[in-house]
Amino acid sequence: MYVTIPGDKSPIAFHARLPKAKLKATNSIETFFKAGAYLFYEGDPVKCLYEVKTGILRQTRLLEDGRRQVIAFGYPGDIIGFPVDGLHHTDCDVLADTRVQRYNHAALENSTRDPVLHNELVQAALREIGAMQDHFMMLGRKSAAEKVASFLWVLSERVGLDQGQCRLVSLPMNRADIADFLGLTTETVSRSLSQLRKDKVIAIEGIHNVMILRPKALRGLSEGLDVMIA
Amino acid sequence: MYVTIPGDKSPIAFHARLPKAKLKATNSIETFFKAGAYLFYEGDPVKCLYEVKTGILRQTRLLEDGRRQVIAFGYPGDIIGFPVDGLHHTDCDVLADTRVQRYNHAALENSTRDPVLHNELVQAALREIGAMQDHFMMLGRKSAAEKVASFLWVLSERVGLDQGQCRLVSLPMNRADIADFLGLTTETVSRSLSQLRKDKVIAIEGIHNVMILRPKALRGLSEGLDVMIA
DNA sequence: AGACATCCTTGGCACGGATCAAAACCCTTC
DNA sequence: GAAGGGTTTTGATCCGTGCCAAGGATGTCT
Repeated sequence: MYVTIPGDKSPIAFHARLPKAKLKATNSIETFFKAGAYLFYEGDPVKCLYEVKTGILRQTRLLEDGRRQVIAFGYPGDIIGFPVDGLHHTDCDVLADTRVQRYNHAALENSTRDPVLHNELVQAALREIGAMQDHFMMLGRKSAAEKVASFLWVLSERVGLDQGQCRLVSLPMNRADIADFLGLTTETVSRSLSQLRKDKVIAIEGIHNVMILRPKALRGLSEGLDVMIA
Repeated sequence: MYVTIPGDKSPIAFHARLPKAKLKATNSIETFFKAGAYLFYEGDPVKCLYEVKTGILRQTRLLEDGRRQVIAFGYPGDIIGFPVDGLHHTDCDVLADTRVQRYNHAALENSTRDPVLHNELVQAALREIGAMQDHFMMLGRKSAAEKVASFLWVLSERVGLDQGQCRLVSLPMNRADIADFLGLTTETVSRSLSQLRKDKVIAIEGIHNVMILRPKALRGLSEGLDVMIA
């Protein structure tokens, strides 16, 4: 899951997702991972791709000096583990107990075995590229407040639960994860959330749950329209 | 071309490139574009992919309020124009007169016509994903000085000309392009370059040419090792 | 060659977000 | 239920980068 730009031209584009039409189970196995487990590390040879069924994954890259970037969160529907020259290019571990469908990487590299699955995986990779391009804009050009608002907005659209006019969003990752995803510090993430709470745009219900009180205002803030908090 | 992280684990990975082995010319046409011309706009249906042969392209995305992100520069060897749901997802115009090889998009979407070309394009898309993941780290976690140093370093490795111990790099794009690529302002780019000049790491020879005087120092600065300027 | 527009550089200042520090809160374990 | 460690929040301060403005350099057109 990346943070993308709302708008007509570029509708909320999620992390590379497969269509709901079920794929043949050929070459695929369902597997469970407990929170904290690692699916793969940077540099590992890619043996399979993973479609998240339930739960949440986290993909990260590290700099030698300790700086970290959370590349993406893997939500249900996301495809994780595209190879770069046959190798994994990020670490990937489990934030919340996860069930994944595994697809043999050969389905991506080799189009003859299962052309339908191959095509779906290629399309997923292309959508991934598009979503990442949007995320560039977010990392490079948005303020801290816009980043946090965008993050909540995308999550609420994707996995929020309807509560009448409001939407409930679960944040299973900790503040440091959000910060490393958005290119901020934990303090700034915390302050941005507090500000949204003071402006009555959200209510924070325990650390890991946020109620979106005014979705339109949140969406406006995600695009820099500070007017929306009025 | 993206700015990637140097290091053993992740060697300089360029924008999605095709291997040097020549592809069949099936479905492909070579075309010329003059500086300033547009190859496509965001939202256009994708008719073909472009492999840059000579020259330089620029891919951009715009926010409604005018903020701009340069997604990537297209240098020789790069593949540009991957479709997202069949549509272009960025604008693309020409910075310096460019010759491109066009590949029918069907070669990417349909694996049966020309399996070899199809496979090369898929691999290029996967390398693109990897390079973009590195670029995330750069946008989200590096300082202005590190960004500019990283940018020069990648360019010098990719298209720099050997001059004994030094390397000459051409910067055909203007400062605003560099700024929008790195998530900075033109002033900050200019100041960072001036600082590198004062530290005798580079020499600026006209606006569009930079001589890398101390490549190792530049590489160190790109990773945040300020010690290297000594 | 001269005039003009555009781009680049530099300076001064302001502000957003990082950093450092401490208090409040949460969760686990005994 | 109390103790402890980790996480989150809040506060104070600092610094890097953005913003505004002016001057200089570069390129283009007549």
